[in-house]
Amino acid sequence: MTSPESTSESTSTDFIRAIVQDDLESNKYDGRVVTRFPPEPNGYLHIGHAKSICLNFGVASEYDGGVCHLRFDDTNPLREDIEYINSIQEDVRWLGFDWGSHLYYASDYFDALYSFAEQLILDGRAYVDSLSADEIRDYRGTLTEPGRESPYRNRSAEENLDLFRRMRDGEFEDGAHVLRTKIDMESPNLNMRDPTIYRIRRATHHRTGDKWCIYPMYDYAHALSDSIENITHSLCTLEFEDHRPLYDWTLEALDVYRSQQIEFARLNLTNTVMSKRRLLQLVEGGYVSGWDDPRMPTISGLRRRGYTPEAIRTFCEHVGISKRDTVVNMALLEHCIREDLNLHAPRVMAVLNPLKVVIDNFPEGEVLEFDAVNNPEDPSMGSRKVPFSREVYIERDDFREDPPSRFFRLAPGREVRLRYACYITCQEVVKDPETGEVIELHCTYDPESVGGSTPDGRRVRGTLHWVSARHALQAEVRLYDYLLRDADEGDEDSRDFISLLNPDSLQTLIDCKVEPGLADAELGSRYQFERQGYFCVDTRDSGPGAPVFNRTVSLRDSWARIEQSQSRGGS
RNA sequence: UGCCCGGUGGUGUAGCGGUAGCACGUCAGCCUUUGGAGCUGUAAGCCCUGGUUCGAACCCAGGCCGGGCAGCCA
Repeated sequence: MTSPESTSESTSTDFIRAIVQDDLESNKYDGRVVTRFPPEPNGYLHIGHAKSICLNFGVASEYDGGVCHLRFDDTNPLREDIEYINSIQEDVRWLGFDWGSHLYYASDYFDALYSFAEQLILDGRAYVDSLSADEIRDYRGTLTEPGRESPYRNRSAEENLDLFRRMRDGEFEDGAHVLRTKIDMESPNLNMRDPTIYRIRRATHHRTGDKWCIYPMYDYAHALSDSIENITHSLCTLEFEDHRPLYDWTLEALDVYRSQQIEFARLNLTNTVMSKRRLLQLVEGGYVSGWDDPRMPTISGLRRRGYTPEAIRTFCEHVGISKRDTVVNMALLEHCIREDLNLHAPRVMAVLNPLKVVIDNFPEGEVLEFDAVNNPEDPSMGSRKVPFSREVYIERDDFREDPPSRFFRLAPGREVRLRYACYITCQEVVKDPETGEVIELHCTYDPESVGGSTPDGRRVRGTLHWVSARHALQAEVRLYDYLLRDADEGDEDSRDFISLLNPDSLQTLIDCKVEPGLADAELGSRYQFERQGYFCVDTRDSGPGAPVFNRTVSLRDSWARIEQSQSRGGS
């Protein structure tokens, strides 16, 4: 009864977990489960990485003694930087995962990798090729034609060893030679046509400095790094499927511990872009404010947007693991954060587009304080006092001079409730004489309704949020929408995906009125603005007593849907 | 025109030869001092064609469709 299977029938068993379980039962790895998350430190992590992180750390955590390594795949010094090493660690930790002491770098294995390469040479399974990059490509053949063997393919082990050592010692220029495995130039799998495993690259490595001028390639370094770390299950994305034979070949050729590579589909999301190239394009083109712009699907962007680690983890669970390549609806991500914040975010009233309401029969100068529940989902969160006075702000959208059918909010002559406060009735609409714009409403309140209900028990259809004008705190609020207007990028494989960007992905409101209590809201803290959505205090741009709010996600808006279907349907 | 991988409601995911389930989304109703949340219900699916079998989403064959692969990137 303590087995995980019997306690939780919802434990999802995707095909990878099934393999791990089988391997455990057959004792393939002596009962060990060791996974790894192996990012190249050349960019910021995004929600797609989160899927891999949740998988790798998740699988490991499901077994006693299971561990997941964090390994930086830093074999290409040209593209990598310490900045990314730091941000990646921060993001993985923030997501709630812990690699303990298992932090590794492929560059830690450069010496070992080099020795293995010499061994391959001695065994006649690797050779130094002196063809140019263009020539190698030419000799490789095509998808449908076999490749040809390099004229250098049959150099003696002695000559290869000598050349390789001189490569290491810096005797040759970049590109003069490479080390290739000797496999099969006619293989239908291009990865097996004598892949390059070492290239000369004079670049200062962020960790090894100038110690090396030759660097191992991914396929070679990755397989051996997994082996060195005794990884049992090396989980990676589908595009590496064709590389698995090389992965296996490498470990077999060197007769070392065999890790097992298993591939799964990477995550795609609607209405956004995920590739590093495109994200970089957005940052460099100034289409967003940076890698942590709240519109970005990066972990740092989502964090700044107000997403919680829990919501992201839940999302990854919902998405599941399989081998089909798919596009997950953004609505699922939004559902996950709403679900989390609904339970945990304190409620607060904030008017985004203020319209002043004067309550004519309310005594000038008098202030009432009403109790407002902090979270109806969680009574333990208590309540707070909210000041009320003769002039309040309500949302412009909450008033219609000509209310359409099923519009339950304020309109001339209509009575609604101000949440937690009282019933008011609209008596007069003041307009700008020139523009005709409604600039102020005059209402009366029913003193009997103070507290939000009346002794006669009469009901009102609408309940509006509000903020007392003289107590209101001025705030800036940023409303975010999808990066891409359409669900996907369609056939726009060119750089011209910029034309598909949603021009309204950011809307900044500078004249918002929020409850005074928000003056000392903590950076990053999350709230529900009642009837509107979830917002968090921007960690970058907020000042003391001057919070800037980011909208994480709106509340589901059934009125908006009604209105939409009304306009679609004609009336 | 080579090799590899995949195809279950709109979306994602279970099902491993025995009545196709779950989640998101949709729509409707109930409830409501958030048009939120919650509750109830609805519609919607096994790529196709054969075969094996008492019985096929599952096994076999052939097709169709989608994706990946020709870095000295990862």
